[in-house]
Amino acid sequence: MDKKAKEPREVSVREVAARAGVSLGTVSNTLNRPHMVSPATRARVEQAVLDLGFVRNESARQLKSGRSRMLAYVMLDATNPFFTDVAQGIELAAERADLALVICNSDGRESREQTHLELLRQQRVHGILITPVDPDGDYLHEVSRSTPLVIVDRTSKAHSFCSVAVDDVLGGRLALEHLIDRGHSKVAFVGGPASIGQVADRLEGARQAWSQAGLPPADLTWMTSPALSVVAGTAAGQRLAGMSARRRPTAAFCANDLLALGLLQQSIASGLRVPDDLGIVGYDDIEFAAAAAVPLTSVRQPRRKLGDKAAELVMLEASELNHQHEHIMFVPELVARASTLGSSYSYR
Amino acid sequence: MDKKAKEPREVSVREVAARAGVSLGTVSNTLNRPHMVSPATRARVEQAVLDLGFVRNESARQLKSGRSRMLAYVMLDATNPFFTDVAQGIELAAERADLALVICNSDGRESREQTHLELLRQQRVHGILITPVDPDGDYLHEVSRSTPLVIVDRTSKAHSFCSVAVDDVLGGRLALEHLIDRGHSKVAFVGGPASIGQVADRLEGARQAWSQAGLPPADLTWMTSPALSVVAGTAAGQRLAGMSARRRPTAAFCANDLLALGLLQQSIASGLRVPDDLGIVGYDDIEFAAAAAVPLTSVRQPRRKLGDKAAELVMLEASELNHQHEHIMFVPELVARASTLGSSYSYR
DNA sequence: TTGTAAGCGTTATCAC
DNA sequence: GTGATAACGCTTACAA
Repeated sequence: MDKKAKEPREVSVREVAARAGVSLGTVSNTLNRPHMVSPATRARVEQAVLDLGFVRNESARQLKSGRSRMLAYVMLDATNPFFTDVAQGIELAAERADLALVICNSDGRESREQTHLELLRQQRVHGILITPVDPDGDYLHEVSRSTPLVIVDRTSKAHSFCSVAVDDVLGGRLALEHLIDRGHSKVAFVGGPASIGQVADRLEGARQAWSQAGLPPADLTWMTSPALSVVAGTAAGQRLAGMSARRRPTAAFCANDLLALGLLQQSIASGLRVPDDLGIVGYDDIEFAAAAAVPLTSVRQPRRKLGDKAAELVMLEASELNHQHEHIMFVPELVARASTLGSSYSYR
Repeated sequence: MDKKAKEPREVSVREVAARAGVSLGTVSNTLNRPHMVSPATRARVEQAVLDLGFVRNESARQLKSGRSRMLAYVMLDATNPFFTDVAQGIELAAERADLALVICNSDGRESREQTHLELLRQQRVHGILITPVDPDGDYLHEVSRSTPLVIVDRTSKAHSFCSVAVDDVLGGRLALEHLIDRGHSKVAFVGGPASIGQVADRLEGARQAWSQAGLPPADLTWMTSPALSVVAGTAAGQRLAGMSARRRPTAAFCANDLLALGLLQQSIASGLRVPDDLGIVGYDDIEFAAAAAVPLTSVRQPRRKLGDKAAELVMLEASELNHQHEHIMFVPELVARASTLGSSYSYR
């Protein structure tokens, strides 16, 4: 019944040639330059291909040609909608260029990231896009020596590759300026770990806005979280709800929307009113932000554009002989919703 | 400054051998069986590798070994949290087996799916996991002849591969039984397109529960949607809100949570109270379901387990000589929240 | 312990 | 228009 299982050996061009009664070269020509083969021969070869279930061996092709037609995106967190949106932007660009995109997930772990990078360069992929755990790790440079590589959603101090990012410091400023506008004078920044560049930059921006408004540094507290996830946000919410009303900040700026959604959920569950008892600003403006219990004010980034531009750059680098690295910086935008404005503005 | 760009040619074992003053075989041994090489020679080779920036050519290795150590998951929709959770389950299993996982996104389009599958089989990947657009397409069988392939989140009528799924008919029943319990006698099923198996099965289950309760078939209406996305849900919400109160169903069962979240958001925006004017049940119980404007009642599926089991099966198939295809069916579970229970139950 | 040589499947370069 | 032959870079017997 089951014809598959372990075939003794895979079908090769050699066998196709034998079956069709032609030589190797003719089979190859039929496959790659069909116009150079007489219709009759071509038909015989094509029939043989079908009969034998021949599948081209990409390894062998690559071995000859040197490079694969594969683009790779190494994601920081596949479950974060922000990154899947970026990936979508990349996909569209890759499709236009007739390259296949494969996605790898580092899941925030440097070891997994390295494993993936190593495999990808060994595969001689056309190019690598990556949102790295650490954009200044030596490893990235090493990889970029052999494979075009573009950093996505980060910039690197060491400029040995292109990068595409959104100005996170500005984003942090926008968030805090908004909160200050709304009259908050005691705010918590929620996010961590500090090693994540996005977190550090957004905090930096927040602090800039804070000091520019002449507010006392001590009133902008930093509540660290172990990760940028919903559960981490929930935990932060518990800590916040546990504070006495006088000690508790009147607003929280979360380093991303997952945190903010968790925080929001937990705050409401703990009986806090949002935004009356606690204003909340998120970051990324993922699709779910607007559908939250209280629609979330958030800092929006041009996600698709980020991916699209990154893909464009990596393909450029792959094709140019003397490539100049570029560093693109997009500008974020604040989207104000009920979680800071109040219920009258609930739905845009 | 920029030492990279187009190197004349990539470094090969041959050059490493020359540099280290040894032969090809010794380099290969150093790389693959270091214990068979004297420490001194090994050191020289390793130094040469570093000096020259040698990167193994995976294509050549695969050409010899026949198969790559790569597992692939072809996703139906990379932006749907359900599938990214499944992917996470797969990743854990792949990591345990020391296989790299790459993810491809078909984005619901059969053409993209085929392109990816074709490339993957040409790459001779270790195995393919796929949530297909159409589990009964001829193409899948074709691929499964040459590469171990497991269907994820679907079963196929044609049993030429393993599959891992959750009983969607049962899930549909659970949802409707719950709504019937809550006293609803006029319900809309929201979902589409009908070609998606998940949609058809969940509707089927809903209808079973409906007729078993002795309710008139006409009171379970089917509101089709062009996709299983938040925006499609929003559109459905508009249609629903546009109905007169007497014509409008008192509850909606959505084919997935994205639809349900969109529907929920739009319903509230249109002034409907949930669940008083409209009860809502979603499907998948994604992380965001509980954090929604009104926490969402949903049918939960064992997502991680789904991925984990699928990966296990595909690796089994790859290693067994005479493989018996298995069809695993997991059981879903209803999680009742405020969107059907009312505000007193708001947070679990 | 190290070196030599054959071969994996494909493509390109030639003669025919 | 077609057929032999030599690479591509690596692994693995087997010989030294």
